[in-house]
Amino acid sequence: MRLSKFHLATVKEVPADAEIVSHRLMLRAGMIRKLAAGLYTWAPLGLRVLRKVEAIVREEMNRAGAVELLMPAVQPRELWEETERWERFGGQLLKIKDRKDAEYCFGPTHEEVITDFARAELHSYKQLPLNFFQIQTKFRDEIRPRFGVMRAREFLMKDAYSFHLSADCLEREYWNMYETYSRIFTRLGLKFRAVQADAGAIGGNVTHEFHVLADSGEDAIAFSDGSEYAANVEMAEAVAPLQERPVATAPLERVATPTQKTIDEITAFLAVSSQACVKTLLVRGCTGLVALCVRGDHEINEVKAAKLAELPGESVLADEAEIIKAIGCKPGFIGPAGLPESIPVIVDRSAAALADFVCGGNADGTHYRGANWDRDARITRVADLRKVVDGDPSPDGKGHIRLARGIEVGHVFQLGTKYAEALKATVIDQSGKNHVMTMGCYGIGVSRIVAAAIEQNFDASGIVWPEPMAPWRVALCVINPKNDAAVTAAAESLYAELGVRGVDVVLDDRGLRPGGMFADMELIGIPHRVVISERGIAAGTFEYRARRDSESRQLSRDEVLALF
RNA sequence: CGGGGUAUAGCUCAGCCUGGUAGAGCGCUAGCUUUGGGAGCUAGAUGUCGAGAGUUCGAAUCCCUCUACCCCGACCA
Repeated sequence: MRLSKFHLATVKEVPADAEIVSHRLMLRAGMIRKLAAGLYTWAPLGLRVLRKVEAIVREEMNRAGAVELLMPAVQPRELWEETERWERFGGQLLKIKDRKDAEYCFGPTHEEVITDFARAELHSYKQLPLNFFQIQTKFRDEIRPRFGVMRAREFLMKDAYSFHLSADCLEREYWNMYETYSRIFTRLGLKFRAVQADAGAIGGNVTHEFHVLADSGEDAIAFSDGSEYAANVEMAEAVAPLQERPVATAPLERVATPTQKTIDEITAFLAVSSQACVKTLLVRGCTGLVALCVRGDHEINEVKAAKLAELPGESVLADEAEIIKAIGCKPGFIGPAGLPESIPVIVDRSAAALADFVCGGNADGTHYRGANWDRDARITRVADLRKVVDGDPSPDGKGHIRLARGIEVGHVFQLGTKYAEALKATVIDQSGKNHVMTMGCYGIGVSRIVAAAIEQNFDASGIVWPEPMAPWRVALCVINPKNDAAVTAAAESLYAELGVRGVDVVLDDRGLRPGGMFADMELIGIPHRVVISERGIAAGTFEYRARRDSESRQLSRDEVLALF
């Protein structure tokens, strides 16, 4: 490609509200332009990168045995009613009408369509297993689109859906996809982690998210420094402390804490550590309030709490009025000692291992010190309730938990029979009976990967692409071509030779001054730069510099060619 | 949906408080000079000041309504 025939549109300024690095750099490099909230045009430069990611994803999906197809982006309401998701999917579902007032949605995902396809196409167990995939534009009407293409409303996704006769077969394909995803992100040159994730309302046994590690990531992930264990923080198990609970030594003592409500205030006022306190929260249970206790230095994990049998599937804090009515004190003074019998007390493992602890006195302005389980406070049940913290022992017993931030770029999921059942997608099995197919689904956020890669690979000058997704691998910068025909000739010759060798090369023949040219090539992150100049030609050399290098080298033509 | 903010040249923004007829930088056009880290000089072109309705002799500026966009939060199979 000759840059003079391309539309490279770098800019110096960027709107003040473009906050994260990838968004700013994508705008500055001229990769994307915003059309409306959460809607972006992929300019030629951005599209080159997007296509490279897409190609690698496609290649690896094909290699893994998946079969590509392409489904409509627009889907009829009736299909979504069969799975009852027309209403349930919520506001993210963009609903549209055609000229006859028939209703459709712009597909946020394609379980319905693929299952409809499968029920029409697949009749015999002999056709299974099968994994269909597509790379296609999705639309989710996010409440708050932000961060450019990182969380856009319209985005490019690779989604795959597999069909099986048995859960065992699904499990095999699941791990096949897991391996495939690992290969994809490795090939893309990204630092990533596969983490155990929350299966959510769908159920299913195992689900993994693939996260690109970046400080700006929206998700928190926990991983072990001593093993392969990694999980979304929502899911990461907080194991019980190794030590048994010490025996009670202190008497229960009520102390006045007139205005001290928070753990910070209590620890300062009573000169105790937060690890020696028990924090009690009241949530709305299935039948009245439920008390959840964690250690003072820990926080409740709401996802874990929501799964408790005593809770209705979500954890909602009781409000002040409810608390006063039930216990007679304000939040801030609640404790497990002396709670009404009707309130179950569910205690986190770490909190349950405390003795002689400080907790709320269940009366305004008082706390207890020297409180002990069993003797002073009832434990209905011990459970894993808290968020893991950095340094916790790893749940697999090897190493310690470290926390990192990640950007979710992939998700593999064992769906089971939910959709196949709702849509009656069956095949005839070996015994001649109808058999509901078991499904898996596997998503990759193709457009999000582009932004995530930048979050992980940039410097003060701009983007530093991993080679496999760079818009071009090599840039040839021609300096003052008008002054010396030999410079142009050398550049053209090198450009032609690299082209013949199949190197993805771009010739910057725009005639810019050197500063502008270098700044552009660095901003758009081209991994390799070769400068062709009058003084180089005189010396018989080309100047080579990798994007990550701090200095350049003088190379002969052959040496340059040997690099690629 | 709750709270906060913004909308002015192609882009990024100032001007608004305190009403008097439109600005800067970048970009763009032309010319001259310059040519290894986003050049300099000269000359130019460019605006329904988001929309509508008010107050006023006069509105980018004040009031009201609407729309779009952004930030924080809640939400995120």
